[in-house]
Amino acid sequence: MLEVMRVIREVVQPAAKVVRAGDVIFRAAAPFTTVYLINAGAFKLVSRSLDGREQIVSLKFRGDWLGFSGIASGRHPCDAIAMDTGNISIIPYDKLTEACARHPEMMAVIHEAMSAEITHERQSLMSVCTLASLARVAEFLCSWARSMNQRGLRADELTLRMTRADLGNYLGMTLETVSRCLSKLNREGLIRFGERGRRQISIPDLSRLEQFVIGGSMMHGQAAVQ
Amino acid sequence: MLEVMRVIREVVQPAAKVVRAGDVIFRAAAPFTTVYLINAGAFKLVSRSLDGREQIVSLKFRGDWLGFSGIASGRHPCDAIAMDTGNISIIPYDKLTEACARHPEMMAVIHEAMSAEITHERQSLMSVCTLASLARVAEFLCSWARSMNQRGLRADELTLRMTRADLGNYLGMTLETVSRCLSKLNREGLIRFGERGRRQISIPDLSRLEQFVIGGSMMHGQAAVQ
DNA sequence: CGATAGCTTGAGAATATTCAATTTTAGTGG
DNA sequence: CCACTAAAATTGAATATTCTCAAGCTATCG
Repeated sequence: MLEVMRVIREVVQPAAKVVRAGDVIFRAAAPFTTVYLINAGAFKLVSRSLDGREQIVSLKFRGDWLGFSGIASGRHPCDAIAMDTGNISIIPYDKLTEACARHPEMMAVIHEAMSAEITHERQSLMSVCTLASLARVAEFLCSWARSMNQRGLRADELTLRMTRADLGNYLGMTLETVSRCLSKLNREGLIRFGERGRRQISIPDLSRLEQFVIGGSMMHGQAAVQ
Repeated sequence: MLEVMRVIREVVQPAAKVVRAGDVIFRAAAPFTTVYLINAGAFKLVSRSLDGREQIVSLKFRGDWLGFSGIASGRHPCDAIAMDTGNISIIPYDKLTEACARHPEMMAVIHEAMSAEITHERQSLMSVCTLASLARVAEFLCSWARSMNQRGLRADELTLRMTRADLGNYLGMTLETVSRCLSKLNREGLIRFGERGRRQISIPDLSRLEQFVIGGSMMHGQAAVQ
């Protein structure tokens, strides 16, 4: 990942920007011209349906990209909003395509990023479709921890930068259910709340939490495929 | 879309292959070397979690691509299985990247395809997270119809090439719930079952069905984001 | 025409939502 | 720094939705 960021920096020499919680990186329906590489911070992507339903469709962190979903239609299909102070590199898409044409390793980087994004969104779907709420919340925490780990950040002490409502929206359940599930995980000793409020969650034993997801996954019985 | 297929045919001159229902295009964990462009037919992508949960994460049709999700890790993250007789173009990925480097419009095509795939998977998530089962089934039928329309195929007479179990898996509900929902939509006159069995579904009035989705979407009350 | 896989329907059980009350946390201005 | 306010989070009880289990039905394919 650091490798990717180095390549980008060398090849396109992008401008960078500091953002604060609540800042809008782009809005749904806005013309697509630019993609962003996250150097620091946490971001949410929010889609809206025609009839007003809102859905947080993805959470993004250091090393992730913002904006690829706008290529297809020439407009961004969702809002991108900072959940925390952060820093992003600003990369005009035409510059990026030029760079891709000239530098094969650059094209590889971009393709890998988009490919990973496709796979990631599918994993969200899998989680929502196959796990009961408690296991779903548990898996969310596991994947957040793994994600932090992968990026070289603290993984045993998560600071969720979102309300229970946001969390519930992302996970496909109500905020009350999120709250109950977190309380239950706490009672079971699988997580612990930090001193700085109940958005700070520590995971004493990640493998135990992962095991719990597996154990709790046999419900919600959709017949196996084929 | 036809434009895309013409560009591909001209630039990479791919081999094509006929497939039959049940044929496996690639398996999860198999090395990624090749992508496929669908000329005809219907395909499902099936992910499996470590603990054995199975999830149909996407359905693909004429004009869609198969395999991009394997770029990131060098291995396919899911199975791709034909649900019907069909025809696919076989395109070695290294040939494709070469072509992209030489032909800017080719790179544009590929980026648009991946971008569209990202957006599409997010819409699935939105549907599963924000709609009750009845509206979810209704929206699935709407989106199938729109999809067929877009591809120049009959949109008022759908032939689902999947079992209720597959459908339920894809939509995040049990096969019994799918069955009940379809029966209800039929009773309400929003759909009609064809003569050739209950996998054939006709939509007398698509806009009415779309309206129904909107009406049925106010449940499942996750608090709005921000 | 019989066997099998797929589909439908019902009844009871489990899970998640809704509504409401309370507590906690965070933010503001004196 | 502290009271005060508003927002966020927790928890309980009642309700609604969906799942599970079970039985019967309907296609389809040798």
